[in-house]
Amino acid sequence: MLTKKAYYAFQALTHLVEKYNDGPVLISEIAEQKKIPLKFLENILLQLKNTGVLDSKKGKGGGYFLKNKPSDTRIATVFRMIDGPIAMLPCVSLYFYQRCENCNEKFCGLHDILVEVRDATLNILENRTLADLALKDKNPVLHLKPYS
Amino acid sequence: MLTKKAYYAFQALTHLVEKYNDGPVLISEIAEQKKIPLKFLENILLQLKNTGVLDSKKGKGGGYFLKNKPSDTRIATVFRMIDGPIAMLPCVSLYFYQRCENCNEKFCGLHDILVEVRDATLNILENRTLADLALKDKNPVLHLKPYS
DNA sequence: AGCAAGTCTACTCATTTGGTAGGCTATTGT
DNA sequence: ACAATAGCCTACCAAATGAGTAGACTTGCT
Repeated sequence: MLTKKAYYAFQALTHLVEKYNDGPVLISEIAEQKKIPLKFLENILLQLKNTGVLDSKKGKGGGYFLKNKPSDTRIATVFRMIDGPIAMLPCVSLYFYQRCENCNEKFCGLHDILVEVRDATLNILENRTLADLALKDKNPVLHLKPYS
Repeated sequence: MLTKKAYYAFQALTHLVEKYNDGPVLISEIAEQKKIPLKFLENILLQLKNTGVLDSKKGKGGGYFLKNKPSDTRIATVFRMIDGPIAMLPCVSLYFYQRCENCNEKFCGLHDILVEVRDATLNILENRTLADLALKDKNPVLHLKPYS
């Protein structure tokens, strides 16, 4: 499960993608729009800045904005920054690998299964970007008369 | 990430798969073999019994054993029993669904992405069973002479 | 100068995780 | 019958994590 922090991060990023090219956006605006506790959001945005996803401007007219084009930041990257490993066990993680103490990977059926899960997951998360978060009409309204 | 509880559960199940047909296995044997704290393992096995994966026998000659054939219990099932939802957000969970409060699924890019992840993950976890946990030689030794 | 932003440090509180302790109950061998 | 065996059950506990909050500080703009 995603933490709330990561969930908020993605919501905030969604907002920033939608406002991309509109200049810096206030923390307070995002907090209000997305109903995220302001001070908590501060932490999150700061963390996203420190890891290179966002940039900010202080003073009047300041705020947060995406450092790069939306399509240049992978979902997987944000994920790892906020929640850490994507894999289900350290012994199958690419970025946070740690050897199992009690089991030999060579003979561990669970390891195999979780590697498959990891690869399937990464195949998605590494190939989607912030651009994919933005609002899009998935159910185009078909301007039909209601029956009867 | 899996909890330790789930990890222990899978280790214990692996042992029980390997001893399938050998009759009941003592908790203490599993605990020792897999280096799992005994009392913690008790809880775990009991939970697996109460949810229908394992069965047990008391008294001398007793112990735990698989209730069904290894190939009849899906990995996904065990997963859900111990750690709960497999999906990354409640709003994309099949078994633990809960609506998002702040976002409209119809217009949420994140939702789409996480549905994909869920499907890819389940495709694996629902199609692997306890039988896949068991020890198998993945790197067959090629009886070659060491060079020189 | 003075205001408007973000930045930083440090707390707090609730929940979950990862256990432990100890007695109770059912089964079985003698 | 009864002791030994082995799982069952209730309760507790400590550390870590998650989810925030408070408040002072810095920087940039006008």
